[in-house]
Amino acid sequence: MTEDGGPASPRRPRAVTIKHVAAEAGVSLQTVSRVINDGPNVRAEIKQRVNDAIDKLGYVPSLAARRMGGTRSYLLLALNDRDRTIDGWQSGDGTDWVDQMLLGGMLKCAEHGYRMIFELVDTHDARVERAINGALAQLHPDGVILTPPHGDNPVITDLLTAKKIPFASIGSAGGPGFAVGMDDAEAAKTATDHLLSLGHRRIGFISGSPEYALSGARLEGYRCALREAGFAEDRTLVAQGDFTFGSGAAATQHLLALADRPTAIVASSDQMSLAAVQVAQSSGLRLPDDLSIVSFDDTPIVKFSTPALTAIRQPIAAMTAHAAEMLIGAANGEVAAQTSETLPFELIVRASTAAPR
Amino acid sequence: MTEDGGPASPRRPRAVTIKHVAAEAGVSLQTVSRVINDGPNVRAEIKQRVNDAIDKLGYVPSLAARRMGGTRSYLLLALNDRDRTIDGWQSGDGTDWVDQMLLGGMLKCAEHGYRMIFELVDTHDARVERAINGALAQLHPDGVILTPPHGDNPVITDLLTAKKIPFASIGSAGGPGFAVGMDDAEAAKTATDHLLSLGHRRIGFISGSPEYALSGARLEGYRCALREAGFAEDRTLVAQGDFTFGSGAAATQHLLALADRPTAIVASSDQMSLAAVQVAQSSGLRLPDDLSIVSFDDTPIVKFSTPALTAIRQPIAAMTAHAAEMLIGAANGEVAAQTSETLPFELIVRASTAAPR
DNA sequence: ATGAAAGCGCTAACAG
DNA sequence: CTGTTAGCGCTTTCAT
Repeated sequence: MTEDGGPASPRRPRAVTIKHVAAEAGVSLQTVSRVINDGPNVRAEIKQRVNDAIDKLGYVPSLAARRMGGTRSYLLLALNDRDRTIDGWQSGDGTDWVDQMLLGGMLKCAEHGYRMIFELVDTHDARVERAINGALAQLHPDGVILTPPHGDNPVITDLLTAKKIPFASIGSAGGPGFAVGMDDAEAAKTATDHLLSLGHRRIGFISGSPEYALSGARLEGYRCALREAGFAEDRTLVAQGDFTFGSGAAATQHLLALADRPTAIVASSDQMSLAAVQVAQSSGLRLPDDLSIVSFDDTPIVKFSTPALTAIRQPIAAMTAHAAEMLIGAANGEVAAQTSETLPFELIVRASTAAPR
Repeated sequence: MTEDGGPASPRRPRAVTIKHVAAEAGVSLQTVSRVINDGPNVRAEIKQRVNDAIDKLGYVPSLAARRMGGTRSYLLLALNDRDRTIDGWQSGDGTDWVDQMLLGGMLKCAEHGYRMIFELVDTHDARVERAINGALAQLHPDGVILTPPHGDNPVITDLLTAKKIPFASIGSAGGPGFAVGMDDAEAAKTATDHLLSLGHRRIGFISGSPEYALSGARLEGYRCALREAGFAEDRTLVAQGDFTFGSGAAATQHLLALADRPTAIVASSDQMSLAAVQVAQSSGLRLPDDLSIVSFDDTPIVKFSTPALTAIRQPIAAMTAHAAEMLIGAANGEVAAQTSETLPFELIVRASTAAPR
């Protein structure tokens, strides 16, 4: 028999490998591998014996070795916008995008023995391609999850397509790859309808960064609601923002300075809504009596704002879980029944909306 | 020349490997490996040639292959408390612990070509050992980062010690492994001193879960401040909590029901402080005039609370970055100069503290 | 239905 | 200083 200890003992205790399991169960390596991978052609009895050995030894296959031997890595790579994410973390803006992604993505991956790994890349950087290629070469993920605005960036989607790496875009309307999103237009329409039903007639809209496809969809939904309610379009009621607090403040100032100022505002992000609250209050307006606000995203902070904000809740965890599931399915050779999925949003009514005075 | 395409072409384009680089630079595999690993005994000229080839081909070594061949995985595993983390995510409680960890840990890892991977384990589960062993077998991390309360759990620290895997505990006082924390006692003392200097004489304290070593340290700091100010200890002013909102509400009710109720409270977490605010306000107290509150953690929500909370800010990102650096250093064979590091906290004064009426 | 052999991309130990 | 050899733990052929 081969002894374990060589002349110089290894630094760390030798880990349990497939060999040990095979020896314990009295079968070949290959049979153990088949059992692990739920492969065909294994008698139930043998399968049982192998599983017992696995349990007894506490064996867990090494991801690195599986990746080396086989064609899959059991890794999913999630790509987030670098600047926005880091800024959010450093400023403590209370955004929980990343947390919700982890909640949905990590847990779903874990169910399937997968891992989700997280990378920050800068969409604007000329070296996006290099950055992504590097991560791909380093990890060889079986699939990639793209978060806004990466899913709308053709440099990225083309790269992934060329490399034949399955990818899913979250919060994206369609485009190449799987798309998992919510109906942003319908959500904006719902938000606007909520205000209309309260009796508002002058409703302002603060749009998001045009770099995000969903910004256009939300604007469209807002317009649609007004149109259906029989109002002529008033372009002065639409102010351009870019999701940030600062842009929201500027946009709100613009809207409130209008001769016939709006009695309500739909803002495309929580940060912009919070800015709207602050600007309105420091202009002496009382919320929601003088101004109603509907927000987008429903991150934790909006519950603690005064007044707490009515908001459209984006199902980020569910979207990410869905994306992970599709990608893992693709890695298993399953062909997705559809190339896009739209998950339901929710309008959470809180204290920032009321009938106009 | 060896042709690339076999009879059945591979599903994905062949990746650039060390072989290609070696061929391009006209050297052996080993020389390339030496350059990558910054090894000794490579002439500058050759090094240059290899680096040029690497750049030209966009070569990035595969982590899986490096782990297989060598003794390191370039992976750090961060272990967080499962229930607490998931509850926080699902309830949207606005805690950004995980985000701050990622900020500090991921970015530091990236600087060194490392990856930080994230795992949730349940400290209370009898199968903690199995869960951790599984993750270790799957990933073979070069080091493990323990967050509270895992760093205080001997089952976990013993396991890691036995396996000779370097680990660092964050927010932990000492114990085995590296410890990276802040001076919780001093922080609580600072918080209490702040209230004393405003003129408060009856100061309540809401402690954290006793499962966390830092809970005791904070309580001790509070006591120390009062002692040094010449006040006799009044045990009725200390209420037990467990960091959660609910426990904070109960503790506050208890404190406010006292015959000689405190004019100020130090609470050991943001959630408990928020609960204190709510309970106090619904009891008709005005903040900060009737009751001052100092919080612990300074997560994003406390800025949006009304009033915004004065709080001790915990340098989670810095602590995690430090932990990552120590572990990566250990993987490189460096012997740490010290086994623990204490990072500075900060008292952020906001609107929840004022002189008593 | 099972086993044996080859090789993934890299590093470690040893030669030169 | 540089190259050669062996092998990490698994999956993939291919044979039986």
